[in-house]
Amino acid sequence: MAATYGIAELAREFDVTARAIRFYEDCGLLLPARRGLARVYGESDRRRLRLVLRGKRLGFSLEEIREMLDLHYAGPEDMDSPGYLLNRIAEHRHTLIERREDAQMALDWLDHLEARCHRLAAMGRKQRA
Amino acid sequence: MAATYGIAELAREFDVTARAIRFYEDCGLLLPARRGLARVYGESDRRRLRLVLRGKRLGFSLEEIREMLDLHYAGPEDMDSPGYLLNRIAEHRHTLIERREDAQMALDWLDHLEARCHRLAAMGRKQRA
DNA sequence: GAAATACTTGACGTTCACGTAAACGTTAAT
DNA sequence: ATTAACGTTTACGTGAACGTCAAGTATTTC
Repeated sequence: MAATYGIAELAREFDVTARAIRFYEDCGLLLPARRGLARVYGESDRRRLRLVLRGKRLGFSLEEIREMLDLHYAGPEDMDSPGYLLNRIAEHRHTLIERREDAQMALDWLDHLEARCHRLAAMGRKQRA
Repeated sequence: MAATYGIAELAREFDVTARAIRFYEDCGLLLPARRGLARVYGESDRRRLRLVLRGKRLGFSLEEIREMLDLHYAGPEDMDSPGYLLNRIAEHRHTLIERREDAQMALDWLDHLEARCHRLAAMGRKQRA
C-alpha cells in the first residue's frame, strides 16, 4: 500500500500553508490524485513539492520552476529532437552554477566581515585597557 | 581622482533600471553622494549594488539584504557586544550554506535528467531502426 | 445526531519589487 | 536658442505569490 498524504499533512511537513500548495497546483506545478473532491498526495507529488520549494529558495519564479519540472515530465514523444531539451538543461545548469558561485562569494564576504568584526572588537578591548 | 558614475551608467553596467536603483536607495540599501540633486555613485556604492544584486539572485528580500549590509556598516561603536553581530553573521552563513547545497542538489538533479534524456533518445533511435 | 475535524471552491485583500507616466530642472552640443 | 541627453520628485499602476475570509461538503468521534 503506497503512502498517501492529505494537504494539511504535507503543509506541516514542508512548513508551508495549504493555500500555497493549492496555488502551486493552479500554476501547474502539482497534479495530485483525488478521492472525491479531496486532494490525495503520493510520494511523487511529495518529491515534486520538495523541488518546487528548493527552486523557490534559490529565487526562481514559479514559472521558471514549472519550466524545469516540465523537463522531467518529458516523455519519449518529446525526444524527436532531444537537442532542444538538452539545450534547456544546459541553460538551467549554467544558471545554477552561477547561483552556487553567488552563494560561495557571499560566504567569502561573510568571512571577511567576521574577521573585521574580530579586529574591531580587539581594538575596543585595547582602548578600554 | 576617484571614478564616479551616473545612475544610468550604473544601470547599464548591472543591467537594471534606474528606477530599481532609486528604489534600493529608498530601502536604505544605497546612499550615494549628490552633486546638486543628481546622484553620484562611487566605487563603494558600486560594490554595494553588486552585493544587493547578488542577494537578489539568491532569493533574499531587500529587507534581508539590508540586514546583511548593515553588518558591514557596523563601526567600533557596535562592538560593545560583538557577540550579537557574530551571531547574525553565523545565521546568515548557515542560510548561505543551505543555498549552496540547494544549488548543488538541483545540479545533481539536472544530471539525472540529462542521463534520462539520453537514454530515451537512444530508445527512440532503436525504435525507429 | 451534534460537534469537531479536514477538506473544498470562490473571491477579494495584501505585500513586495518595481514599472510607468507626468511634469520639471541642468548641462552640453549644434 | 533650442534640441537632446541625463537627471529629479511624486504618484499611481502592476504582476507574482500568496493571505484571508466566506460558505459549503464529507468524515469521524462522542
